[in-house]
Amino acid sequence: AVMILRSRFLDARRKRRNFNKQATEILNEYFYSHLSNPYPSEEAKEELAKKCGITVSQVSNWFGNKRIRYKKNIGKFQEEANIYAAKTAVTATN
Amino acid sequence: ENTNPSSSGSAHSAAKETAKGAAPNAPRTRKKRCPYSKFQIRELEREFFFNVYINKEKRLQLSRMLNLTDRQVKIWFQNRRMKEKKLSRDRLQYFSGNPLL
DNA sequence: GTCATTTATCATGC
DNA sequence: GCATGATAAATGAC
Repeated sequence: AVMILRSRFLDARRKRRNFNKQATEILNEYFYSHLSNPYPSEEAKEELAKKCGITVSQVSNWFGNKRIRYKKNIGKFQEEANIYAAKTAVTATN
Repeated sequence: ENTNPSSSGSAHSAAKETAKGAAPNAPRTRKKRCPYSKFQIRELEREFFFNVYINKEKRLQLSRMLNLTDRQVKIWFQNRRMKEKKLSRDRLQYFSGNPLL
């Protein structure tokens, strides 16, 4: 029985499931508000993980993927960047 | 299943490029990531099972057998140890969250 | 040596 | 058909 669950766990490692919209919002909010240095500290990762309901490793994966895919095609993320830039600008001025 | 880019002849000479001698300008081109074959992975995993840390002699022997550089084998073991550590963390988190087992 | 990371690749969701 | 999350090679800081 243990072996079955063990193998199931190992096989399920790469089973991908999209994050919910709220988690993505939180991650994007942090990313675009720290666009000059989108490298959250270990403490920040833990806090993000807690707020998003995911693991720290998943937070690291998300930022790794986001950084390279943003750098590779900034134009594609321009609209998204403007949205979150405006969103954080409001909170900053208030 | 896999045709290794560094297959023919000695793999050690091909990937070294801008190491020494000529080549005044060094573009420092990052080596393209090439996934290893099933056979290479099997042999690496077999050795990893015996020794998580591999010594120089076995590393040279294994690199020749698998047509990889010593550096590639060394780095593979480093990454493999990191993977093992992550798997342990995930297992711990997984089973701690499930009182059933 | 570890370890965060970059990059390409893989596997899945939709 | 790409978007997206996870993993596999490769680099570099320390």
